[in-house]
Amino acid sequence: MIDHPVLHRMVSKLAQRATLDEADREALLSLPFRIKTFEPSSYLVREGGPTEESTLLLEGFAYRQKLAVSGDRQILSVHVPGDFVDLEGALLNVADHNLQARTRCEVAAIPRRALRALIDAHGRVAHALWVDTLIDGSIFREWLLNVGRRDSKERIAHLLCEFAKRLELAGLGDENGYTLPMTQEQLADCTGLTSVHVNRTLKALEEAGLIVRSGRSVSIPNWERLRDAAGFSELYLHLDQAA
Amino acid sequence: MIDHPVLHRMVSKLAQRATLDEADREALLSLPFRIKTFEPSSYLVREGGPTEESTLLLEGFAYRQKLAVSGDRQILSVHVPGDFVDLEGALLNVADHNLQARTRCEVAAIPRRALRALIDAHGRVAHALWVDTLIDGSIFREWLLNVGRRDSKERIAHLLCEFAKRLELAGLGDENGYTLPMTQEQLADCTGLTSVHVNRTLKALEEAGLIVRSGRSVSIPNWERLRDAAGFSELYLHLDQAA
DNA sequence: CGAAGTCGATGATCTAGATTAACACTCGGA
DNA sequence: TCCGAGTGTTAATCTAGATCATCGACTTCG
Repeated sequence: MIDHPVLHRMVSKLAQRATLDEADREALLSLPFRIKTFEPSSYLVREGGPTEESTLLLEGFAYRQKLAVSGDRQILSVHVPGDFVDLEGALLNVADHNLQARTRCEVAAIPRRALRALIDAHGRVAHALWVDTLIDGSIFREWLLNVGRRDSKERIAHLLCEFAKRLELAGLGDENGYTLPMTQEQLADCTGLTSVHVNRTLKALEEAGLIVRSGRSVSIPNWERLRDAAGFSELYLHLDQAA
Repeated sequence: MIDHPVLHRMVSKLAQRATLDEADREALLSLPFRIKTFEPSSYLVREGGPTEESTLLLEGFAYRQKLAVSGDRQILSVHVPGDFVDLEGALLNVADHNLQARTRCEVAAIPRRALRALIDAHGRVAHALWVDTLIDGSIFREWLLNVGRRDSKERIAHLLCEFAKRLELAGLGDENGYTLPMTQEQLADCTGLTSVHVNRTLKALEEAGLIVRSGRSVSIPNWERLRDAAGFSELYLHLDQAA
């Protein structure tokens, strides 16, 4: 077993979601896995395909996406190191969406069978993982509101707020700023806009003093102002979710 | 315990999602609950509120929704009799969205504590319920694609296809047609459109021969044509999901 | 080094869908 | 019986964001 720091971060994240005893932690840390590397834009999982493994993202960014028949892409969620991605794969028979690497990704791929055995034997671990998928679901719902009922400035600002919070949790930034893990085209695919309009909207947010950009780094001079412009409330992230 | 037919339908639905033995079924059927009735448009759960109970929808339609700061509403999912709604309530500490009655609803309200005890004691039942929430998640993802990347005709057609499939499962219609459980304004809130545009779009679908309307009944003269116009694939409903 | 690909920026123009405003129909209640 | 609220329908107009096109900065790779 490789002793990667992200593994321990994952275990302590799960321990916040249900009470885990020493045996539970031990079982999690002794899950069999293979380390795999994916190149940028390669597919970790394809829609319609069987799902043999779930993956713990160790390094890099990945996202879930689906394609419309027109070829337009909708990004469904963005994942950061420490995220247990494609947990659905352990329980559902076919993948209903694609999982794609944003950057070069290093992952621990866990066989479906082993994960199922862990779930069956350790009710509290199953509970924690379930809560994890429920929080994912809550984020999908917020994105649905974002895409369905917010205008472009609110949408982009909301996405930037969410990234700030989640990257902070992953130890990759804070409320004052971070480096965007996405191109403008990918931001467009997150928000249902075009890349041209994302470009204009970022410019407008900057001109309004809500963000300062430098390359792909974003800094947030006044968190409250950006939060209010976005209509952002962190409730949906369920950050409180302890046992 | 009241012996409602929907209870049995719910148990057999869950039995498709994980292997349940007699004790599991027994435990499900002997969950304590109170029958409650909600008037149209009343709230079953409010965003930000604590969640004391989960509800099994016995009769009527309900939907989940969130409001933007502008007051615009986004409907997140629509629920039919037999759906276990607000299962999140048993595991998450606060509700991240509203749950609202579309019609007069009769529900079985199950105390959080009892559901937690069931989950802890019956791993297979927990598994089945988990799969249920994962399928909900898959539907949210499809809706995100729908709202983010399909045009209005595709959006409405897709929604009509999903209703056809799900109402059929609930024994309330079939591929040939059904009675819409929603007003045009609510269809608009499902799809991120305005009610005026939904009206025009329904008219356009009818003129294209994809649907025939009479009041709130929709009939589908040719399922394949509507399905193709919507870019609908039932994969995301995970209808196959047996043990 | 030069070629090719990716990404961001920006102007000109277009259009899907929003907005606003009527009006008609239904149905339950006073 | 009439009233009024909630719906559905339709027309006129407006606009947020899409589309199309160009250009420059960077990176990567023969």
